[in-house]
Amino acid sequence: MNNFDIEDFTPYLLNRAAEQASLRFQAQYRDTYGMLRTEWRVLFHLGRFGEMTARSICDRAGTHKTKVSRAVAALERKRFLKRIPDDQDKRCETLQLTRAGKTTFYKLLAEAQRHDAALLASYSQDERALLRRFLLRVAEISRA
Amino acid sequence: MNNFDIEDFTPYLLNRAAEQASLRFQAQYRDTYGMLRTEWRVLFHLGRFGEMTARSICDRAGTHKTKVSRAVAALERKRFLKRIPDDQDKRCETLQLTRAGKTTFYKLLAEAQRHDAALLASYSQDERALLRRFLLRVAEISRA
DNA sequence: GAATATTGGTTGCTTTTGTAACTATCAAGC
DNA sequence: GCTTGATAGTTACAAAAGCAACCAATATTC
Repeated sequence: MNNFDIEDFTPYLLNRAAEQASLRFQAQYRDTYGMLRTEWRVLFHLGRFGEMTARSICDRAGTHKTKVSRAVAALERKRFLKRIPDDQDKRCETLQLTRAGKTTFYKLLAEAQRHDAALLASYSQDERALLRRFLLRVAEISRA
Repeated sequence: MNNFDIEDFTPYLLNRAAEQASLRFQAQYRDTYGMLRTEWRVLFHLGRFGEMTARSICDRAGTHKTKVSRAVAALERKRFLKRIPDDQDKRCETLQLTRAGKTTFYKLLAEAQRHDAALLASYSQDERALLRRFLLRVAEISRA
């Protein structure tokens, strides 16, 4: 028997931290817009990177295509995005935020920044950089 | 428009990191024992802290009681734990790992340590301490 | 250029989670 | 000691996620 504790198990800590951090922000998109997490992510991607295809969102966000598909459908019902058919490749459709979608995106973006700032408030620039590098690496968001 | 990117949003990074970190370890308990994450957590708590009540696991693990209830039922079916009725308070039952439960716990514990070591391999003691403090704090596992 | 494989995306079904209501027991107030 | 309120735990139902099969369009291969 050694003294390895559940709180020494990084995946456990990551899970609990992720849960808490998301939970608190969730109220922003859920209570006001009835949005699910994947919907918020899709909205963010479209708001941040402009129009793109569902496939690209899957790749960028590391999300399964069924989740994205349903999120897109939900956002469409909410009139937050519209689908533009692609003449070159009729399988694809380019997704584009509507005015309402953009408005919502900007509002949530501001909240997100506030939330993020609060989470990192007590850490120095160096520490933040370390945390970010660690999370990116574990998440295998290589970007390098 | 500012340059706040999705990868600057800590809850997002936390989620993806947590997903990846858990995913890779999941094979250990899922493929071999058909266990779910909550089952593994309950097993860990009982293995680490000895017999305890479902309620205590809920508190310690920050898990909802229905999830724990189902995990306990599943572990019982697998003959990894047994329930000891409490004579003082007939509502409670003390949960206790069986021999098979303990064996499995020790095997998974070793895997968990290996997995954790791999995750943190390239970080110094100071860096690890920072990461841990950060995650504990965000997860609101105060312990202080 | 017909047959096959691949890709973008959706749908249906199953498993898992979340929520609320419920049972049974215990504790407090009166 | 009876009513009211809390507490441990389960169960039933609804929401969400995961997985596999599917459709339609495009690439590839021969």
